[in-house]
Amino acid sequence: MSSAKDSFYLSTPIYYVNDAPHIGHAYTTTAGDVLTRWHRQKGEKVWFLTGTDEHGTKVQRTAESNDFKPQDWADKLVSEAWLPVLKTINAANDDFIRTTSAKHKKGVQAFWENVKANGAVYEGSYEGPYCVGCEEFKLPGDLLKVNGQELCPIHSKPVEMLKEKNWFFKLKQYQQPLIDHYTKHPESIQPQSAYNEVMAFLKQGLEDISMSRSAVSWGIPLPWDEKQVVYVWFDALLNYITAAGYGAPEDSAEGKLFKSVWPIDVHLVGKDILRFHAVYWPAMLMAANVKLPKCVFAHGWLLVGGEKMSKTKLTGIAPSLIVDYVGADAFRYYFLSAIRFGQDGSFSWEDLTARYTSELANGLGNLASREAAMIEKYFDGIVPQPGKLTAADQVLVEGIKKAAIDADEFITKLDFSEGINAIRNVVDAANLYVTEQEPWKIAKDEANKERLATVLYCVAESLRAIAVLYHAIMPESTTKIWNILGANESIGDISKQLISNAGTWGILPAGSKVNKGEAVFPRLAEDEQ
RNA sequence: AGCGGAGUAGCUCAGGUGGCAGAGCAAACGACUCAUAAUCGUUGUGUCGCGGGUUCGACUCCCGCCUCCGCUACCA
Repeated sequence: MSSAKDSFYLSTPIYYVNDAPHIGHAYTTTAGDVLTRWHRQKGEKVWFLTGTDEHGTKVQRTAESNDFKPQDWADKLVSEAWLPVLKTINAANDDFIRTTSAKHKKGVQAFWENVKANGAVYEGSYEGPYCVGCEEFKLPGDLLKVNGQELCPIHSKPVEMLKEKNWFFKLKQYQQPLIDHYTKHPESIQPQSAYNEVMAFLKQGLEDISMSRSAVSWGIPLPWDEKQVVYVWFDALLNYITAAGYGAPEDSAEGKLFKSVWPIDVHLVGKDILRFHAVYWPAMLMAANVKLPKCVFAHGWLLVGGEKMSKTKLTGIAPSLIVDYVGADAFRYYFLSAIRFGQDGSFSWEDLTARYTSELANGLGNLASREAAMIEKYFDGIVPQPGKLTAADQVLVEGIKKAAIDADEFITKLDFSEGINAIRNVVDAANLYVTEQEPWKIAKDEANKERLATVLYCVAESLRAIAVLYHAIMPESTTKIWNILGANESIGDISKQLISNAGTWGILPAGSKVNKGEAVFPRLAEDEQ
């Protein structure tokens, strides 16, 4: 009888292992990482899941053409391509699910057995154009039409109509329940445009869909018909519950995990896979009597030169290319601040460089630098005891308080760019404050020591708040700022600092030992890119 | 074709319910010197996709058109 769900659960899609990781994948994972780190700093229990989708004909085929067994090929791709990406962008996921793992396979089989027992699966046959060369069914729309003949676009050979015995999922019967559910919970598909698309799709009517394949061998066999494997999507989507312990005994560790995290709070998806997550997935869950996800959030695409990234046009950029240039923190900062989450956005090296230089190096980095230099110069590196606050100081204090509230409001609803904007306002306000208060002038008269102390303390407190608020976005750089302030010794680990206290004035104690150290955001080399 | 989104300063983008066009960056000039040649201030620029209409007044509403993109299921 342990209590129900008590944590924040977020997933990224599981990435198709055969793809080459590009910044689009990293973008989704970064957003998930920032949001989950934020929730951890709100003091919540968090479960952040990502992973890889490893079944299907394509994987099998490329494995064979590289002289690998499918499993070995998948292992190689996971360890050489996908896990390294997480390191590259500094993602702190709690688990990494692979659809070839024993846990997942077992969960998938249990799930479908359950759905079948509930009467939502039946035997039928699927008929469609089939290419012998590809060994797979084609979509009517993909075929080339030449002289009245329909050709496979890859092999340019005629396709034949083929009938295959399949097991079908009764998708159709969930049409109305889904419409009802989304009508009652409009917040569960975001942004609004995504919600509209899904509703339009649902209202046009659903048909039952085959959930197994007989021509594919690299997959999870149906428990009741070993000759068929589960259709990849109906295998892959289940990762969200198999990873969390679906099907395990209630009193086991896994069972308890499932109870504490499900239903999931946010499925982050690219808008290209929205339908699978907002239609098929909840229908499957309904069929298995599992609660539905609270929210599916579809973000936009990254455009390069105005076009969607693609491998054929060589616009698919490896995350490491950018991280090697500006670092993981700036990567995270850039993509979440420069692009409105939920909309398409353009990436360019010029924009990246410009924002890094102006907002991070000149803005935040230099603020930390000038403050540290002055505390070292005027107070021997010890954060001084402030005196009475003036009106100008109060403006800063209030600004920070408001920024903390605003940032939390925006980031909690996945509006990262506005959230970051709120925090950046504090950086700008602090830089302005320093320039206006002119502590270097105050320092010329020993009689004004207390005012000097107050000004420098105010800036130190601003930096403390900025570091706490930016920590989810830039974990490494904010830790550096934390160390510059000597805050680790005086108030403890930065990741333990609560968002709810970020805007509270006076947390950094006088007496903290400041050490300037190296630049937090060094200037970029000019010859690159 | 139907539905949905987008077309606003050099660049990236904001602009519920109509009222003198905005921000950031870039550029120019000035101030300052604690700082990563940094920071702060000042300054300009726009036929707000095109053509009509409603209105005292439209970027904002209506009609038509052009361009780009997405969705319109068993592709991952």
